[in-house]
Amino acid sequence: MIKDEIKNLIEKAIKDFTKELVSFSVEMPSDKNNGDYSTNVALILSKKLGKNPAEVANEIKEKIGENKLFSKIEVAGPGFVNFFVADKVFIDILKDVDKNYGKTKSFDHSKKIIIDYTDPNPFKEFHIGHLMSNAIGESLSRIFEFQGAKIKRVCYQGDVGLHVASVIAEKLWTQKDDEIGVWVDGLSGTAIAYVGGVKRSKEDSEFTEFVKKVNKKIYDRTDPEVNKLYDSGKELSLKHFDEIYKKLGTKFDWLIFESETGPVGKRIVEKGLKNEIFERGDKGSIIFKGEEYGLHTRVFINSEGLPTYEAKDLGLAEIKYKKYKYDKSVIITGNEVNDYFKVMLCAMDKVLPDLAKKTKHISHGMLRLPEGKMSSRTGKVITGESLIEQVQELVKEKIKDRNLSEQESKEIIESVAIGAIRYSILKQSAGSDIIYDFDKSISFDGDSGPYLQYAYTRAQSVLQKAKDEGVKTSFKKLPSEITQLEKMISYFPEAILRAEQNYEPHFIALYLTELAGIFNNYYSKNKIVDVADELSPYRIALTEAFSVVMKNGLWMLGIKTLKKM
RNA sequence: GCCCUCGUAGUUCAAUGGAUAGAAUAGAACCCUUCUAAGGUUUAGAUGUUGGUUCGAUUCCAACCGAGGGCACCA
Repeated sequence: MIKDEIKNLIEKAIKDFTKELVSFSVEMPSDKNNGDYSTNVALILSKKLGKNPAEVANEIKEKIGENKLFSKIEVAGPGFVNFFVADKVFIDILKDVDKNYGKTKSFDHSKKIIIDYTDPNPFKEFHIGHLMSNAIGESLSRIFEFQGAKIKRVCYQGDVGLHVASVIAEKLWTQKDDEIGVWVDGLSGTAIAYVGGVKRSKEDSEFTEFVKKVNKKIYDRTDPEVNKLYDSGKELSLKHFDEIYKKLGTKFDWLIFESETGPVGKRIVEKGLKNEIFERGDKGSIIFKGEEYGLHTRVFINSEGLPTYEAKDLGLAEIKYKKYKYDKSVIITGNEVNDYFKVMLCAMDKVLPDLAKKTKHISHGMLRLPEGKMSSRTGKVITGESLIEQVQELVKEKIKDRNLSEQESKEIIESVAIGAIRYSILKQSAGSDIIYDFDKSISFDGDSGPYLQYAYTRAQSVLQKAKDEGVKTSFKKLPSEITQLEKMISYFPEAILRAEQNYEPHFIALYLTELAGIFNNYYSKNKIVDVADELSPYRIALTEAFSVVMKNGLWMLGIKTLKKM
């Protein structure tokens, strides 16, 4: 990367000024009049030396001297050193663009990473919040994968616990004789029972007691009717989830269930109790006193002797490590569990210290509707599938007059719809909430997934034309001056690195949107394929490089590219 | 009450302590006899309030105002 080279040059240059380590930045100024790269090193250094910043900047400029990397170096503003990179440098990068372009060589990423995301619960709906988790998790997986890490994808699902118990209890409570033990409405039956069960627990304490009993039966599997409802309901859910994953293009290596993590977690907590990491709470529960670490107390084993979510998460860490000796474990969840996670990780640090150090919790905001919070407990949800379907309908409407084969249409509808949804999630930083506005998320103008896909498709169309007309790529004849497009292509590795280091796919989305805009501008100003123009081979090469970058970038966002749209 | 997040154009989002705070949408005006107009060009508009640290603050600190989330047997 050019940035690293500049950083090295500066570090060498300032050795004569100070022996101390100076932390300075090299950045890309938004205003290109301030160079391609700029450093604030003189501003930082001048304070230590007690000198005028501009003077220091000039001395650094002299020290760096002539270098074929730059066309010029300038001192500007309060003491910035601005680097104008020579055109040749960008063209050399362009020449080297291949399918691995963007991979950071220095990065130690032959790492083993296990990443846990999506995590829908059987018996409940797959709602748009899961879509959000999936978009972020899948993208992070691919970013790491692209850098060379060995990734295992895990989907952790709550197949036991009170939420499941209330579904089964509600069904048992309300079912008619002719439907004993069967889910008459399929998957929606379980989701309806969930809503009903939650409502009933609030109103009827007798029912709440019944839910607890059912919960215990689910764990110990002593009741055949409960078992039957449970097994068939879980199977329905999993089959349904599988169809969604297929649409989304996610393939999990392992599905892990709370029914597996529960017993393991319970054992870990009981051992921790002996070692006085955990203690007894009210009514025989086992708790972790977070207050000693500035956190709050949480129950790990409840008074029924059953493991809670907390204990299960400890078990999950151990099970994952048994399956895969990971260097890093990434867990994606909603941010409403942030405080909970701090306590759980604190407890993990005491009972499973090695694993706790390898665990990274990434949380995303909520997907909220303009009119209020979405909750599966009240039934006010938009399911993942219904959203996908609605967006697909809009794409269908848009392409209905085009001359496309059935296969082409199907591919376009699916890819564009998923791309639009994924992009609307990944275009902003993961931590904050997304106000989900239907009309805007399905608009395909401007800052959107289809905008990126369209730019790629245009490039493909150009490349096809070049092929048809027999114009080949070449760097023999170069333009007198390069454009923003060449420069933007050279920034791709930096965008990936930033996304990866911050666990933030939106840096890639941001980059690609800017890149697509620059390409669209280039496209409108230049005729790329022109047999009569001696610059045409270069323009085609540039278009090809753009294509590769856009394709790889979109892949990292989990968005498919199309030849036609 | 305590803890955590967050307040940026009308709206939805950007901005690794840096230079004139960027986009997109909605508005106004243009551009299809050049490779897909799902496109391009031009134009107007914003850092909640009050202090502090700094050569420099949207960014760090404090207080206040406002929004969301969490705080013992749900996940």
